[in-house]
Amino acid sequence: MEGPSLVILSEELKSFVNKRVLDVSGNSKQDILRLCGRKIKEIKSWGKHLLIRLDKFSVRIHFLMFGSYRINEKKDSAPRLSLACKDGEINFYSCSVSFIEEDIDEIYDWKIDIMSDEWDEKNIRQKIKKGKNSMVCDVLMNQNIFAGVGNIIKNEVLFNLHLHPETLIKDLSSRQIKDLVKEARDYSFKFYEWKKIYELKKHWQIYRKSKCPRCGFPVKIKPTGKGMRRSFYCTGCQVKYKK
DNA sequence: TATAATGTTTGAAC
DNA sequence: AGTTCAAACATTAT
Repeated sequence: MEGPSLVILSEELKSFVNKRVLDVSGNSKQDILRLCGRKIKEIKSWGKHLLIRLDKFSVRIHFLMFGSYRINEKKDSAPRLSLACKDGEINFYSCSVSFIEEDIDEIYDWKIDIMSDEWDEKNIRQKIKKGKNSMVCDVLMNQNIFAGVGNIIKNEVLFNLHLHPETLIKDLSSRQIKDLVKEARDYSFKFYEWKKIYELKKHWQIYRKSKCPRCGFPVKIKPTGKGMRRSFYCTGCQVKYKK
């Protein structure tokens, strides 16, 4: 689940804010019973984290690759964490649950969350320029730079910029780095809009495609970078730049 | 049915 | 001591 999906989830959970947790269950190994009786003060996301701030501490949910949730519904499988409030319940499945004792505003840097109002392009450009020998595919997936960007966004952004995923940062011009930061942000908001109307897959141009929509060349699939996450790229129009 | 995939943490090995 | 990397975790559509 990528950043924009977490923003959608936080919005779907708005009605739980200012509600008290009346019942807790789930197969999480954490001490989830401490949630019982606590009041939900705020629900927001940072990157791929869902953050539920309560009156005494916060809960962090990470969906990793397979996590899912249901609001006022249940799946057949056992929830990792289930929270019941007065007028509804939230069920989280196969996700990572952890507690945060500190004030989340102290430990999360909102300026690097791709969906945040505090997103700071200049700051991101500076961070990117520190890793001259990194590949652009790794930089986009780096949660300490582009918190919330996942493999779909990575592939689509690189396609839109005509960039080969293995291009090194030192081979990009300042202009290209500026465009990279801008496009990652812009595409994430398109992702958000499309996902809300269930049209996400419809707009994929390169991710899981076999033929380039721009030039008709075959799409190459290759695990790239240190992360070795799958890159889908056009063998014709996504070039490895040399400054 | 086997495979692959919107991801990260952990801890062993070097 | 710092880096690297495989393993673990876990689900479901194709």
